[in-house]
Amino acid sequence: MRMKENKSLHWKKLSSDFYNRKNVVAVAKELLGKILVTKFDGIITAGRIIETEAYNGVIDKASHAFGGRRTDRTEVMYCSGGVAYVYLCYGIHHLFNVVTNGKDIPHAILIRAIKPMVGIDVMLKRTKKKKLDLTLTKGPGNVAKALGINTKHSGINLLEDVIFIAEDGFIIKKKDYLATARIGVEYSGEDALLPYRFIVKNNPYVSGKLK
DNA sequence: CGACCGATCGTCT
DNA sequence: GACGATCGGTCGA
Repeated sequence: MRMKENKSLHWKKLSSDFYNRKNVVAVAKELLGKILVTKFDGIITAGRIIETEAYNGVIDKASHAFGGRRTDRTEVMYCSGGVAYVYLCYGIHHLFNVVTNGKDIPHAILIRAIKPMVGIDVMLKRTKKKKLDLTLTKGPGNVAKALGINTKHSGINLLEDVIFIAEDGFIIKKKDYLATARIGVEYSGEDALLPYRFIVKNNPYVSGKLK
């Protein structure tokens, strides 16, 4: 009798070395194609990362840590890489970021879209949606909602088993993604133009207009 | 299809 | 007291 395949057996959690690298832009590119996973009370939901944005710390006007700003909210950005930074946007949406680089260097990467892989039924329940469509995990607010992530998870260690990122051998090649300006950061002057958003080409989960 | 707008509240000034 | 690293609905062309 054939065992049902468990694809998650092939997943390998990313290590602290991945997160602690100095170039947040490079890490943002490499997160494309990786798998973002949450496991709450044994319930797994996961999806492949399709869109990211790099926030380059104290010199980036679009970053919450611009100018070395330290507040209760942004404190976790100053942790050593490999923790979650989650904050509330517009009073409604919880946005999930990956903190990178070393301690006291507040780099972060916003996960803006994933392609659902595991636990779609649970994601539908969390988002109160009736059927799977592109809006389930398109856009950063939707990603966090579908995966059950909220501001209480800010500061959680991504090397543990509650929220983590894994690789499964799937590779996004250089020709398969594009860099663009970031979304919703017009207030940050010339830094709004930096090509720090990375999207997988021709992937319908990339945020923006629906087709 | 695009432009606009309301929701909703923690955070910072 | 003002304002978001957003979303989804509505309205008009």
